[in-house]
Amino acid sequence: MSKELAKTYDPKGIEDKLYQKWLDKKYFHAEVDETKKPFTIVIPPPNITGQLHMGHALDETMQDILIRFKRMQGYNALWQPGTDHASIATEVKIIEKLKEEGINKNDLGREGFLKRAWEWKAEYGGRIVEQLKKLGSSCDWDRERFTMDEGCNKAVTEVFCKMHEKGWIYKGSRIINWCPVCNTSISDAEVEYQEQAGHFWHIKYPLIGEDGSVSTTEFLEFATTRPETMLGDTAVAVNPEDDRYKHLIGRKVMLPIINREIPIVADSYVDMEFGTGVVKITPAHDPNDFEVGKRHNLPEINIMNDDATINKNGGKFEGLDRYEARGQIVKELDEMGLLVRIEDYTHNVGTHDRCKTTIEPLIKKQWFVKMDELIKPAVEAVKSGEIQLIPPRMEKTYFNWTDNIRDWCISRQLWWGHRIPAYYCDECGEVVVAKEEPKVCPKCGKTHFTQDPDTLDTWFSSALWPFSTLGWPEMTEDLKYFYPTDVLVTGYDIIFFWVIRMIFSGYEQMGEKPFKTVLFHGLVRDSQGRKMSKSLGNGIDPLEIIDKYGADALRLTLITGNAPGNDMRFYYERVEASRNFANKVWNASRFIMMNMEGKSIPDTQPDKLEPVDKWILSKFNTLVKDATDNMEHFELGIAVQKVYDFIWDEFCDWYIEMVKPRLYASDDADSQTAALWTLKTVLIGALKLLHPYMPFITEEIFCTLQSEEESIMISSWPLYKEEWSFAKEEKAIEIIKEAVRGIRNVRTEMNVAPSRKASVYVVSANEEIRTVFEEGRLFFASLAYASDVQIQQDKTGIADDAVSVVIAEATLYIPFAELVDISQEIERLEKEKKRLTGELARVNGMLSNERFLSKAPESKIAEEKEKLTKYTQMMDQVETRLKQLTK
RNA sequence: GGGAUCUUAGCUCAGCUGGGAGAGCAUCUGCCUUACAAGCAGAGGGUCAUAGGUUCGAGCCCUAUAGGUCCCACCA
Repeated sequence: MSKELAKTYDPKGIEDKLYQKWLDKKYFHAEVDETKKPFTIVIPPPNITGQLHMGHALDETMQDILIRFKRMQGYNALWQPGTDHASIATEVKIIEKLKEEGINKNDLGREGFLKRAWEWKAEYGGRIVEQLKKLGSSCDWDRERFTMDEGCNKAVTEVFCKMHEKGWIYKGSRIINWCPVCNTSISDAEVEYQEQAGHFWHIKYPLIGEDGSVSTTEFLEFATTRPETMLGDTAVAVNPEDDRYKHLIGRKVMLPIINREIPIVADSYVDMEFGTGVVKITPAHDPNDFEVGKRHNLPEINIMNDDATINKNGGKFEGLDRYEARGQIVKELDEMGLLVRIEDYTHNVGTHDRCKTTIEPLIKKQWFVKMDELIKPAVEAVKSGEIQLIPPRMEKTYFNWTDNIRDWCISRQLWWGHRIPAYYCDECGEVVVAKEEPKVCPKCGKTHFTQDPDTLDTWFSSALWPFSTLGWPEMTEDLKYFYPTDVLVTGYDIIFFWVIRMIFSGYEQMGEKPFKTVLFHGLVRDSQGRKMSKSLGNGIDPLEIIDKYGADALRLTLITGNAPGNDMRFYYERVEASRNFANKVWNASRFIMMNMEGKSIPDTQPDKLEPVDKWILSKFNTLVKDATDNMEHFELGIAVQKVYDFIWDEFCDWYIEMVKPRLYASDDADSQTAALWTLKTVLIGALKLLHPYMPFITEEIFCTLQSEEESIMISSWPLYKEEWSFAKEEKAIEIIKEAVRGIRNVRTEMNVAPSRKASVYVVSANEEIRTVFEEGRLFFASLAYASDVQIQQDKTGIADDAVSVVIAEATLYIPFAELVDISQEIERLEKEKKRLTGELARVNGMLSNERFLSKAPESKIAEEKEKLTKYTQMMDQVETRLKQLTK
């Protein structure tokens, strides 16, 4: 049965071998099965341009843990995988690559470009998937999807047409965020504000007198951070309540350089407290000014081309870059004596989150999704708890966004993406939104159409991901069975981009939430707490970690000591600790297998279990309950910590040590059988609990222990067993552990090597305890390094449930209590007395509190009463002992 | 400007609905004890940011203050 196993666990080779086995056996595959309950997770689709990074590793690990856990619990677990076309990110990368080849995007033309893009996808789209597999991800790869595959395309078109018909998708001329480098509009969510040092230019425009002449003495002064936009000014605004300017409302100023007369309008948007209380209005280049312009019917003069150079409306500045124009305009104003002063000023500037270019607000015709109605069920769902966010504080972030939501600009001037299904009649310009190109124009009857050149925001398709991957718009069996999905695991950084949009899309298209729970995780940072980034070069490649320490170690590292939604730092030391744990598990298993060699282990529980066997079974039983409970509540870090502690501390450091004498030195066959059965049973149980976290090593050991053909990943999750609850034995073994600790301390005090054998006398007045020690003589001897163990009744007896242990070194026989210096013992007792005094006060306080007595559960009150008696007894003992010693 | 969050051992962090302060790493001591030195047995180390409050009882709840991180908005 057992093979020659290496002394240290080496994951190399093993992981790939096991993953291939799981694939071959189709363990990851899920089919509709009405006899089982479904449990579904859809993967946050990684970008096809992407390389696996720590963020993915954390995200995938959490999902895999949940899926494996539920699969073992008997659910029909589906983890739906796929990748995202990531329109702008991918397009940028392809353009970069083309540039290296000296090719311009426009030279290729749309068709040619898209051909290259699909080639790119074919080349790199699979890379990230292969990397996910390295982690052990148990995705159903047979169902792998892509946001631009046929089904997803259909879903996108369907939604667009449906929502357009409903009036919730519209084309409008509005001010949008324009990226002059990427040459596309972007949504509000893609704008990233960065603090930048800049200037405040104080400028004045001359007033125009009643007679139409330009005043040389009267001016309106204001400040601006963007003087070049003056080319597009169509008004100057003041607050209607502002006494300083009230009388000027309705009059005009002369826009210098351009020499355009523009009105002074009154608008409450102007803050009287700020600056001079005067604002220049450029409706075409500022979102607020745009609103003001609408209210006052001001003309919108666009002064910029798409690449942020000045257009013909800028007169002589035409062709200049926006910043060049700024310099020249300031210079000219200065020469005209209209520049009052320049002030240093730091302000937040909107930049494109991808390329960090400063956004240019422009008026453009774009497609929008109307949000006011759409968002309502999404708000309601989280408010009512229909969808649960973990941690709950994410709700605040969520509502902060939904409360201030604006219409979603969904058109992008890109080629890589879902093309907008809108067609324009070449003849009359009529717009037809349809799933397919119309044959005849409904307005003029002509037959030639041109499709809208724009594509959709990449998040438009991701928003449909939970149902488009299951077959929507067809009402497939998969969809009926697996939807709504159970958990969405993702980083808090895409709550606006993705989570909210999936929620409202789910309600709108499916009439049902897309998932029940959203489990957020944080960012994985470097050891100094910095974000891992390419520019800093501080990224840690998960694949390297896997190569060096194994996927199991990486997974364990990412899960332990981390609470939902919190960022974590990545330390190599922690991976090493995880690797060491894997080794511990490996060696414990090796020990068990070595001892099982050639012995037959019964399948069912032997009749005769020693107290220590019952103790570990009982401990394991509690662990099953606690860990399962934690996992049900998504407290993965806490759950795995408990499993870790159990295996290392209780199972390895205590149970295995306690069991050794029975295996090595006892001739009691029944006892040996019981020990081996317990070792195997608890080991397998613990491996199962550990499997979701460390799938490879647990499988390897499980298969070595059982048979190659079986798999831990489809075995059943351990259940709490009433018959494995042994309160008495638990207590008894705790006493032995206490005694052993005492002996070890004494030896340390005496500076005697623990490996030196000695005689040990256990003295107790308690019959039950003496029995425990008597039965456990062998393992007690082992732990205490005793050559001889004698159990005796205590004649004086300091306590009924206490034990005094007497050990002997060489010829020296010393009673346990007196090994320690008497003054130290007194000090200890006094400390104990103080503690008990406090405890008694606490318990008495509780038991005399009427509110506690009336509100607390019966069990709690009983427990406290029990404590009261116990503490009172202990107090008596301590006082008696103190009296004895101080005599 | 609005909001969230954090401040717990030397470091990094857990601590679930309030009921005797925890882990990993680091440090110190003693052990190559026949599963494991990637190990074993021990030890030291915390006024749980500060100040109040609620409570019989606060790391946990409330208020204020200080410092850090993040998100949203963006007053030209």
